Amino acid sequence: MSSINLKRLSEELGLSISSVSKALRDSYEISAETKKRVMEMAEKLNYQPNPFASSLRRKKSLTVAVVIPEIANNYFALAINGIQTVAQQKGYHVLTYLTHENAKDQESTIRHLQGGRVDGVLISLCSDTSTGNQLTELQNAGFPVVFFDRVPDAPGCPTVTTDDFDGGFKATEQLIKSGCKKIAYLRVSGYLSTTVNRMNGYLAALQKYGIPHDTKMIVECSNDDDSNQELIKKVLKMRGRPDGILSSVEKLAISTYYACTEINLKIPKDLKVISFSCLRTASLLSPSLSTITPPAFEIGKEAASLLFRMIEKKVYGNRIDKIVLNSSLIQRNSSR
Amino acid sequence: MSSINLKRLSEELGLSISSVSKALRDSYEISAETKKRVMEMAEKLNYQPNPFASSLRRKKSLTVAVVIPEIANNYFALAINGIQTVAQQKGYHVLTYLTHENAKDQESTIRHLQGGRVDGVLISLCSDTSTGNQLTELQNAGFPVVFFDRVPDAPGCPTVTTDDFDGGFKATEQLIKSGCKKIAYLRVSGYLSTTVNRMNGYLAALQKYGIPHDTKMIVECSNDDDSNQELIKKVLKMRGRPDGILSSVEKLAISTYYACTEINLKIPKDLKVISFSCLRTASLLSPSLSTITPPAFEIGKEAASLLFRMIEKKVYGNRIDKIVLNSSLIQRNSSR
DNA sequence: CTGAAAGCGCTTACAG
DNA sequence: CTGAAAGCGCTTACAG
Repeated sequence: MSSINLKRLSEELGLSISSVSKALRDSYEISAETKKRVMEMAEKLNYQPNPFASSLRRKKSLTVAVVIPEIANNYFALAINGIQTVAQQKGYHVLTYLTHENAKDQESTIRHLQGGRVDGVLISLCSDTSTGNQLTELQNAGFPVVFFDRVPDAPGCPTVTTDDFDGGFKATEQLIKSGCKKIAYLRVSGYLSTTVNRMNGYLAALQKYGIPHDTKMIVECSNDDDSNQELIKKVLKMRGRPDGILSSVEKLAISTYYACTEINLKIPKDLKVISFSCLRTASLLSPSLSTITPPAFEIGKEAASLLFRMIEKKVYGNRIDKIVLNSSLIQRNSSR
Repeated sequence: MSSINLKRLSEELGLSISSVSKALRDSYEISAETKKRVMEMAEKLNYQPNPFASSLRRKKSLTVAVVIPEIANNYFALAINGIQTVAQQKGYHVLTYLTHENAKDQESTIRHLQGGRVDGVLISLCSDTSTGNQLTELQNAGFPVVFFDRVPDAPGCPTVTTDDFDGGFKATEQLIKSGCKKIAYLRVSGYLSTTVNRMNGYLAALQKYGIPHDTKMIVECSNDDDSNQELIKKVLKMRGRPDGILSSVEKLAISTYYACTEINLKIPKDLKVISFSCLRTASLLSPSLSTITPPAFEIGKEAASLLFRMIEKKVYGNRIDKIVLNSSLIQRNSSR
């Protein structure tokens, strides 16, 4: 790399290393003229400070970590986009880690991050995260952690989420108003508050409209697309099959579409579908897919902004922020 | 974070710092018994080495950078997935930078990376990158850089790409065989070899089938979805409008779908469409979209593997790898 | 097999 | 306003 360091720069300028360092950091201790000379020489030699030396000395890395279950998913891609936008503008670097919905991977990632590589962590938990994980340790040590989307159900955690209960409620209500009597809820495993809230919204809507709760209508899916598709097919073929499906995540809606093609059920005639989803092509699908769409980009931005406030200690005292953004329900043909 | 350092660990063990350090690195100089004691204590105290001290001393960061134009795009999301998979397995960290298709952003990102923050760079260039950019400096300094997907047209660059000429050729041929006489090519700005090769494949197919080349059929698009959609509408409304469209990137195909909806053209009856794309929902669209699909995940994996070979100096001499993977042409209803 | 010492490239309290 | 010196937490050539 550019092997220009402060030593070399100071020799070139006939100044001490300390003066050069201070000049570059625009210290009040240095004269304007010297600063100018130093800046010009640094520019000329294309001086790039060694980030490790600086981080070691100052005990800050100007880096944050983003830990997410997967990336080939429009929600997370958009959220990262929002995070990066804020981070780059703040001069921070972003390390990304994928847990592949695997609690073991998530654990080892978090352990690694304890080494001080980053100044803060943005995390969306994998769905089967057990409560009381080692993140609590981190947080107790005063380390800035912000949860987004998939968050734990604990009062002490700063979170950025959407109105999941509301989304589940309104989506279910929409299906009921379109005539559905038996609505299957496709859920993911685990008990993160996101998962629980969406399902509670669903249950509340059923109750409001006097539809009896049927446990067969709650379908617990896995991480494997193929087996999910088989599972959904099975559900759609059983006696007393659902006439409506609320999918808690995008990929299960896609599996539902494929399942319907295979067993020749027509959406929305035979089955109405609505899904939590950030799919860009929702309105181009056949039929167009009704969605509850979280503002993923904004969630990323909010989460990053909150994290930086915490890192910069602009969040005083024991204040815990719980930011909730609104998602929008967009009715399209799949649920008419 | 965990403020356990070597000093603390060595005090706890009654050993010198150097011995503890060597034990942790499994040095041959240390007895098996001591290693065991050290490991156990490190585990017990949850010792995490300071990555900055280590990187400063060893002059390697165990980190690579991925620089891409955008992330909310299934191709890049899948490629990152492949990169992460290889990197995590190698124990490397991945810094992500988005250039937002902006040459200025790209330039400043690259300059930052010269500070030695990373051991290597994986980059997919923004479309209007001018040739002869400062990456050449980096490479000349022996710094490992691998280009993927959007690569420069220079012999000295290690690249991982797909058979773009072939893809453009076959896609065009497919449209011709489906009866198209006037085929519009939706291109992006700039002259990266990816862009040029795809278009050359298109031109070669026209020539083979004796279709005269019409410059009005080459439509140069921008980065703005809305203005692209307007542009495509205009092209589809002109006298002697195209009866087939080959889109060089996914988002232009989506804009084409929207444009057709607005001006009431039916795909494939009035217009046949085929696109380079990694869209998961291609087969669920209305109509299902014919695609030339690059193996994005594998491209990411290959690119990362190549980079690690270069970092670990397993690529000897002046060897420059140019890896080309095959994309698959999948005909669906939009081009029948 | 173990340890003392130098040094990676910065930053910063302190002296002048 | 400038500079000498200590130190961040590691690693490693060297001595014993």
